[in-house]
Amino acid sequence: MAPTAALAGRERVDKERSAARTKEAILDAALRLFAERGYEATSLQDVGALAGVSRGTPGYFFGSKEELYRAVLERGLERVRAAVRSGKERALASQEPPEVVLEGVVGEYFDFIVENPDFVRLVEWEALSGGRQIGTLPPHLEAAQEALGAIITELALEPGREAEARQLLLSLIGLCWFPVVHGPTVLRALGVDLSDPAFRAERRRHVIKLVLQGVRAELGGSSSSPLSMDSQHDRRDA
Amino acid sequence: MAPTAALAGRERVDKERSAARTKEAILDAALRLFAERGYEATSLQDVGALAGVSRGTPGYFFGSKEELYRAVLERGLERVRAAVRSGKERALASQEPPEVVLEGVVGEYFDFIVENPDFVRLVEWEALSGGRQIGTLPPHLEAAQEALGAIITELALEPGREAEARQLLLSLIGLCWFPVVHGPTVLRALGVDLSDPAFRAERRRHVIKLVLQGVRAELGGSSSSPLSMDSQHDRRDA
DNA sequence: TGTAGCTTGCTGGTTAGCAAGCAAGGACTA
DNA sequence: TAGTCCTTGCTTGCTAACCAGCAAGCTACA
Repeated sequence: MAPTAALAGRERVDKERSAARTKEAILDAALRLFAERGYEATSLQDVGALAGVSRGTPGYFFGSKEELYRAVLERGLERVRAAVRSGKERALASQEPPEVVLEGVVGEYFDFIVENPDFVRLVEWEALSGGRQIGTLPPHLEAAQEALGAIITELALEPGREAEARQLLLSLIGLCWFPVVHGPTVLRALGVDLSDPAFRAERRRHVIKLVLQGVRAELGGSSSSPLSMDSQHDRRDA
Repeated sequence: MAPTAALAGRERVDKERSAARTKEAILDAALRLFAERGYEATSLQDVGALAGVSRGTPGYFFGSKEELYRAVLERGLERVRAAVRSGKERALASQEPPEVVLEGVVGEYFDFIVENPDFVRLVEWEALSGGRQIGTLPPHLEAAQEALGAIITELALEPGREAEARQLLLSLIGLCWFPVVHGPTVLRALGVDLSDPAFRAERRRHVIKLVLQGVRAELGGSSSSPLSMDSQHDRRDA
C-alpha cells in the first residue's frame, strides 16, 4: 500500500504527496461530519471538501461510503479502548482504597466523555441505526468488557454480584453520555447547558456522588440493600 | 387503492372516506418510521405505503415532509406531557411520605419509557440533529418543567436547592432512556438485552435504588452530603 | 517511463414537491 | 326524485436536485 516501502531518502514531512496524510485528513473530516449529521445526511462530497480533497478521493481510498464509515468507527473505538485500558491500569496499580480510586476514575471518565462528544455522538447514531456496523467490529466488545472486569476486580466482588457491577457500569455510562447528547432537547428544556462550566462542574459532582453511593451500597450490604429499602413490590417482572 | 369496491349500502362507519382517519394513519406510520430509521432515511413513499395510501397523500395532508415530522413530534410530546401530568397529580395527591411516592413515580417512569421506545428514539434522533424542530414546539418545555416543579414540591426543597432537583431529574431520565437506545451498542457489548424480562426487572430495581439514594442524600443533609463524602477535590471546575 | 495519488465526467437510482386529474358524495336546484 | 355542480380526498406524471460509484484521465515523482 505505501509507496515508500524500501526507498531511502524522503524524510521531508511537509506537504509532499502522502497517502497516509490524506487518509488521516479524510478520516478526521468524516468523523466530524458523521458525528454531527449522521451517516445518511453526510455526502462524500462534503467529506472531501472538509478534508481539502475532491469529491472522489474518499471513495478512492476507502472503496465505498460504508467502508469509510466503518474505518471511522474502528479508529474511534480503538482510541476509546486505549483510553479505558490506560485508565484501568492506573486505577488497578493505585494503592488507594477502592472508593477513592473509583472517585478518580468516574471523574476522569466524565471528563473524557464531555471532551470527546464526537465519539459519543457517533455511537449514538450507530445505536439508533441498529448497530449494524459496530456490532461486527472487534474493539467494540473489548472496551466495555475490560471496564467491567476492572470494576469487579477493584471492588473485589464475589462472582455472583457481577450483575450489580454491570448495572453500575451501565449507569455510569448513561449518566455521562446523556448530557452530551441531549443538550438541544432535555437540557434545553430544563434551562441548562453543558457548555456552561458551572453546570458542567455541578453535573460532574452529581454523577460522582450518585455512582459512589451506588458502589457504597454494593460494598456495604451482602445481598439485600443496606439502606433498608423494601423495593420488593415492583411489578412487571416478566 | 381504488375506492371501496363495496357495492351496496356503504353506511358502515369503518371504511368511509375520512380525512381524520387517514391523517391519523399517516401520523402513526410516520412515527414508526421516523423513530426506527430517522428523518433522512424515511421517504414519504415509505410513509404512504405503511399507512395504506399513495406516495402523494402524506404531502397532500401535511404540506411537506418537514411539517409531517413536526406534527409527529408534536403529537408525541403532547402524549408525554399528558402522562407526566397525570403521574404528577397522582403523586402530589398521595398521602404517602415523599420517599414512597418517589419510588412509585420512578418505577412508573421507567415502565413508561421502556414501553414507549418510539418516543425515546424520536427524541434521540432529534437531539442528534440539533433539536432544530423540537426547540420550537411549545409542549416540549412544559413536560420537563412540570416534572421538575413536582419534584421540588414533593421534596419540599428550599428554593436554593433547585439545582439538585434538576440534576436528579436529568439522571433519572438518562438512566431510563439509556438502555432503550443502546441495546445494539453498549448493552450488546456487555452481553445483556432489555427485552429479557429478568434484565429489565433488574435494571428497574437498580434505577430506583440509585435515584432514591440520591434523593435521600438531598432530604437528609442540608448543604453537605450526609454520607460523609469528601468530593471536594474535583478539578476542572472551569 | 511507470505508477501511486488524485480529479473529473458520466450514469443510474432515488427523492421531495408540484400540478394536473380523477372519484365520491353531499348540496342545491328544478 | 332526478339532475347538476362543487368541494374534499386522494393518485399519478413530471421535474429538478442530489448522490454513490465507476471509469477514464491527468500529474508529480521516483
